[in-house]
Amino acid sequence: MTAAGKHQVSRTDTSRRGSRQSRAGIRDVAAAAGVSITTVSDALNGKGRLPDATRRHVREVADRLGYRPSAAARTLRTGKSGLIGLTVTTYGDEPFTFTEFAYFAEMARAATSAALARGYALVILPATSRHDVWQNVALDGTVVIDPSDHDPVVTELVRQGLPVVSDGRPAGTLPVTAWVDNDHEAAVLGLLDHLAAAGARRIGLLTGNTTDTYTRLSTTAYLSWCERIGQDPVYETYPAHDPCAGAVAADRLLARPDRPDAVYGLFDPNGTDLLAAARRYGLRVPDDLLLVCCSESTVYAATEPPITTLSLKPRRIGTAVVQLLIDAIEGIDENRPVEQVIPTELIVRTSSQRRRSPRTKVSPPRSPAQD
Amino acid sequence: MTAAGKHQVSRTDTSRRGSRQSRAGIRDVAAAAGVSITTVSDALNGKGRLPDATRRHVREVADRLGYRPSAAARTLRTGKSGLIGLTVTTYGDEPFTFTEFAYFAEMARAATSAALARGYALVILPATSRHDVWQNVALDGTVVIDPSDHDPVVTELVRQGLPVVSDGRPAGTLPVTAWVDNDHEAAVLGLLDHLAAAGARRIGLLTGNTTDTYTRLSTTAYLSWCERIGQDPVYETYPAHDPCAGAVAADRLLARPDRPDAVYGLFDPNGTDLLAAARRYGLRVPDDLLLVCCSESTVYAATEPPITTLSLKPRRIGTAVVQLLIDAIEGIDENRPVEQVIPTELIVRTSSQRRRSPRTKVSPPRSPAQD
DNA sequence: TTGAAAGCGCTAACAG
DNA sequence: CTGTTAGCGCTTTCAA
Repeated sequence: MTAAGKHQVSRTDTSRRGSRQSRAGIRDVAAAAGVSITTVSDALNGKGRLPDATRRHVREVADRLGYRPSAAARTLRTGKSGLIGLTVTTYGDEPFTFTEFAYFAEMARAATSAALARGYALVILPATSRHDVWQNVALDGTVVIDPSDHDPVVTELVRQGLPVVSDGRPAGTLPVTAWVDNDHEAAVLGLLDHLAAAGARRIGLLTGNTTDTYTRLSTTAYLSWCERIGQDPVYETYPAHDPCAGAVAADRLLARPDRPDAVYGLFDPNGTDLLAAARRYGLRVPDDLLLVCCSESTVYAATEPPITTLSLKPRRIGTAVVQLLIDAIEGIDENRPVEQVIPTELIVRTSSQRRRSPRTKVSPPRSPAQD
Repeated sequence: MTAAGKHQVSRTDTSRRGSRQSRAGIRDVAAAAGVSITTVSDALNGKGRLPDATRRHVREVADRLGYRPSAAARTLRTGKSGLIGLTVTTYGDEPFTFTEFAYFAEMARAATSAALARGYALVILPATSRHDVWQNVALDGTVVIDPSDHDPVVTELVRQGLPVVSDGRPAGTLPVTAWVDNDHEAAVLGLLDHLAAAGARRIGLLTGNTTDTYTRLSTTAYLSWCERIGQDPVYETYPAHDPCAGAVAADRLLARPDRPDAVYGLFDPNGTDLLAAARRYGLRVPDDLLLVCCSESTVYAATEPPITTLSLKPRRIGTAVVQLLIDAIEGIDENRPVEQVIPTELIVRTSSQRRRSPRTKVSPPRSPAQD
């Protein structure tokens, strides 16, 4: 039973005009302003060609009566709700496993702002399409984060004729309207080159055993880079949705006989995981071990040492996804490219710069400007 | 102009039955099943007393036709949308300044789950009530995070007769339906006692210059604790929405002539801010400086040393807020307490435990179970 | 037990 | 330039 389904209509008084307490409707405004309801509607929506005086008068009366147009009625009439769904496909069992908090928070924040700026609001929805709630909310379109291959949510939405834009290149033949993603291969290759240039001889990888596109592409890129350079791959795999598993895998990686002298961690917490593991083995960063991880978290600017991160630019992605979706909803610019690649950014910090200023001494306090 | 406002009705064909492409409506199902639309409605909603055979048959036909009830029509008819607003009041100019990412993410996640479990979905809305979008979405009620004194959003919503539940005790006479909060005073007092018990002689505070309830209550509690203990307050203040300012203020605090030997930081990033500042001044944590900060972030389990944190239990808060709101919407249990206090949790780690095992040696790898 | 009919509040044709 | 009218698709009395 959905929320809306279990309610009774409560208004019992039938003589509309007679009721004094229920919220003012468009006809009340019309009556009070001495015009027709059409005029009220037009005046309030800036439609039609009314004299400014009428428009002002109607608006004034509406204001005085505290009139609020019914969103439901407008939606029913126009077929547009101004609502956009936002779903993040989950790995584990939990309804909402946001493994990458910072990424999601940033992305969602940007998406929300972008939607709001164009007059839309975001509705957070579960990743399971069978949930009642999907049937009970009028959406104009949906944003899907990291859809899995043959994602049932996406399939169902598309079948209903709703535009769907995904954050993350859809695997397989998922029929999304558009998608936005980074060039993960290029990002990984660039980052490995950066590590090699900093003196890394054997670069290790901390990666996930999940099948999502991000993990797959990044891992593949690593393997092909190793092949090209002629280095044996050194990597450990773990389920990305398990926070503890990351620390353990980091430890395993540094415990190997063929211990790498540089590591890239695919997931947000890997930086601290690896740093902790390095400490346990007495490895100094960056002197004995170079470190990079993919993260949006600002904490890596303040760790000891600060850790180089790869940013996927979630804000730009969130914005782009929403723009694409709303364009599709409004039928704007049909022949705009339906795929958009957002560049990543490697934020180089101490952890990936071998042997520069010793940095073991106390450095002077930062001034705000330096950030 | 709102999103829904600027759209035309696109369906031009008037003969409903004649149209073959537009989505199946309830009358199509009725016709195909050879029953009336009333029967279809009842069968699908589990209302009325129909023979099971009819019910099954109707459901089958509806399925075959891919029938999806119109949420807009249902909302218009029943007056309930199954939608709950979620707003976070912002400090600065940005439409969405989530200073406490982890807190918000956790709270929102819990709220979303709780809402979903009861058949509702969450709509993220801006903190400015004058935004068009507020007028364009049919809400059953709203959750407001950290409403400011005389918050215009809350005032307007309540005027419309919508239930409003706030995360954070409302300041002044804000007429919310219910609120949920921690006992911030008790939390701070307990934490200061903990620091004192660990040997702190002069405890400093890193706090915000904003007027929100959380900051105000926490600061007041600190000051009264100092008074009770007979310690001179040592604190630095900064605008909590500026990420850089925190680092600077942390630095200022440790640069003071009356440098504290323990510090409590009110905001999430303060832990790393203070740790970095301590490092710059060559202060060892916890030997020279005890540290606690209020945070939901898991990174403090992995810093060197791990930092003691105060958790506000955002998940429990998010859940409670939604339960209270939905209870109010559905008119359940009218005489339930409209205020609910969620206990905080002090997660004690190395940074607030003076002089135990030296911990300068390499410790063995953690096993997953230890977490 | 089922069906016909009356709207929910609004917008957009189409008259006047 | 303004008003009348016909629904949007559904739920719910109320009568058959």
